[in-house]
Amino acid sequence: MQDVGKLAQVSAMTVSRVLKNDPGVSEATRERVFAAVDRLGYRRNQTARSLRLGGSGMIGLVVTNLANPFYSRLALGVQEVATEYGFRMLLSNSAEQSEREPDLIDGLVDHQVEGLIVVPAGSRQQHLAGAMRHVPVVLAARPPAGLDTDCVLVEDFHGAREATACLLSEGHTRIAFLGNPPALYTGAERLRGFWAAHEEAGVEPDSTLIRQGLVDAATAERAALDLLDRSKGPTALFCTNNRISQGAIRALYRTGTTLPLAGFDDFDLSDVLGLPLTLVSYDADEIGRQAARLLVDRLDRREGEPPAPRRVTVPTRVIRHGVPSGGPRSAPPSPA
Amino acid sequence: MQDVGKLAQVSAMTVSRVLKNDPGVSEATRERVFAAVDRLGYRRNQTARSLRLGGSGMIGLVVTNLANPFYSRLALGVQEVATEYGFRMLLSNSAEQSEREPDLIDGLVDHQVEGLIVVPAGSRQQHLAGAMRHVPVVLAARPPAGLDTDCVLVEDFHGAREATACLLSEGHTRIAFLGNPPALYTGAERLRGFWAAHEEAGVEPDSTLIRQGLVDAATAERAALDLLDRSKGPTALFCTNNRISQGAIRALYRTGTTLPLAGFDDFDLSDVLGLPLTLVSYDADEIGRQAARLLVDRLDRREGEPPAPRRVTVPTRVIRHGVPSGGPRSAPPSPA
DNA sequence: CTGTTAGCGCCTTCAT
DNA sequence: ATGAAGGCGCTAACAG
Repeated sequence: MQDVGKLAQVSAMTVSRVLKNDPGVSEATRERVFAAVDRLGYRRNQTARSLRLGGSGMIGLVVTNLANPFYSRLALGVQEVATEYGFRMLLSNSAEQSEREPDLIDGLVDHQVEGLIVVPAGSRQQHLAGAMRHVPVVLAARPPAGLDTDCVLVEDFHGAREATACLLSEGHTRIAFLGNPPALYTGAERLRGFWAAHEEAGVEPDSTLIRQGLVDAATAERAALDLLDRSKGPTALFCTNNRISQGAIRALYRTGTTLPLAGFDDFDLSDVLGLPLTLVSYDADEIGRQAARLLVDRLDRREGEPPAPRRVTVPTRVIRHGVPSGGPRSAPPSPA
Repeated sequence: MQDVGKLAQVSAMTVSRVLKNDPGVSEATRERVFAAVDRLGYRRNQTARSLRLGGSGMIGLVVTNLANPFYSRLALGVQEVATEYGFRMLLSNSAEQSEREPDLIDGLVDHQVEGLIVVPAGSRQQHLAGAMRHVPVVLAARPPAGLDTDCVLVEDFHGAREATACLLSEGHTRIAFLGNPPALYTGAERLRGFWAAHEEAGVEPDSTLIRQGLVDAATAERAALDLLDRSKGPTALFCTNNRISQGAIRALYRTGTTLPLAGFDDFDLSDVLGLPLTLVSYDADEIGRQAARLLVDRLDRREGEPPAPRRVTVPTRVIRHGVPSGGPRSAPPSPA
């Protein structure tokens, strides 16, 4: 800034003022300064500003798996709103390893993020309480456990119940449940919805058809293959997330079986699989946007009484795909 | 730090030393300091450190579309290596709007990132030259245009040629080309590979079957529908990326047609579509990892002669999926 | 082994 | 309309 000032024949202070759009600078000076800035390719040091102004202009986001479109959409939603309010996003991926999460969060706090949005990887959230001593924290996709803070959730229970009810209303009574670990909120909640739909339909779920603790498409595929192999197998499947659905679909494909499948999360090409699918869809971007809004709102009110913990819910809707309406596909054409 | 020092009955300087693992501190003092740190929940201010030490410990990543699994994988690869070398990742999404890119990059430079990895959104790269005055820049997925810097590419030409050759070797002579804008490097390069395969096979490509400028699945779907509707249509399709392949697949599905399809990028569930697919697959994480390595290497050599621009290529391999080997699928079971 | 001094780049405050 | 002084939190360099 000194250098720029020298070139423009003013003090560093005046350069600072120009760059801040401070009104009290003469037009002539202003122009000389901008010219000097351009010529030197000068850029203001945001680190020094942060130190002086006491705010880094960054918020931190911790997701469990960025490779899952769900979380990358969520990240985009966060960024959209963050940008709108002049924040940048520092992103960390916990790779679903809850033991890494505390370090990631500490690191973000060290970098002076002004707030955090976290998709907690595990059920222990004590480290989050530590972070909250420094900055506001908003949880996404999973609720706080023993923590007083905001969160954004999807209608896990409601969505699971509704999708399950679709299968039940078609007469299915042997629906397999393929779920993620019940220690995860979504896992427990979606099972609860599955169960509630059964109760409402007066159908007793067959507990031998319930598989929990599936962590990815591969484990889901194995579980589904096992179920399909049984003498008294399911007539339909319910999957608690996109990866599990994909694993189950792979199992169906490998065994040449067509079974109605209901599941949480829509995914690419779900409409062209030619399978009877009932998917609980929702706007993952919106989870991120809402979380960012809650966070920004808390930041706005840093002085003054912090608002009571809020819980925002993003709605779900059920999408149904059928088998192809037309006749069977034509065979691959002979190239001749 | 003063506060911690007071509680531990030492000066701020000693606290600094303890937190830095400076060897010259007595064990007793060390313990008192840690105790005080814990009690106060103290965290070192990384912003102030950055200012003092002259390095933010952050690198910036700019991608064009985080919602595309290709880029989220790339981001994970970058983060993996960045973390390994003690850097955090500041992420920006240009949403494929090249006019926004300069601002994003300036912002990252302002935040004192020590280096940048960029997937350039457009063909104009002048703003990158500006950024290079401040920090090293590595390009990913697209090469530099009039810029002296490192980049990481996939074997665009080779992959496209190989996949196209597969179709040609099966006797196809009327292969449609569904491509992204030719102004994009990948678009041009993959068309070149498509064309080269034809020349090598002694087949003249039908230029009426070539569609370029497709930007997403929807435009690709329309283009494919149009081609399929022609009296003398293609007997196979070549698509230059995952979104275009998905659009084309949707068109095939809607029209009840089964055509062999070759394309760049593998995608989820490609193996269970029951379509004859020939996909050029590669490790998107690896692009990110390599880019990060090139960047870190440049950072290591900040003093001294900067290395000549390097170009790293990530290999591709062709994956083939067939139609189901078994008989036709069983019909959906009656729930009764 | 520990403390003091000074300054990283910027901006708030006060002076001119 | 512009400049000078001081300090944000930290640490390298230099005492002691």
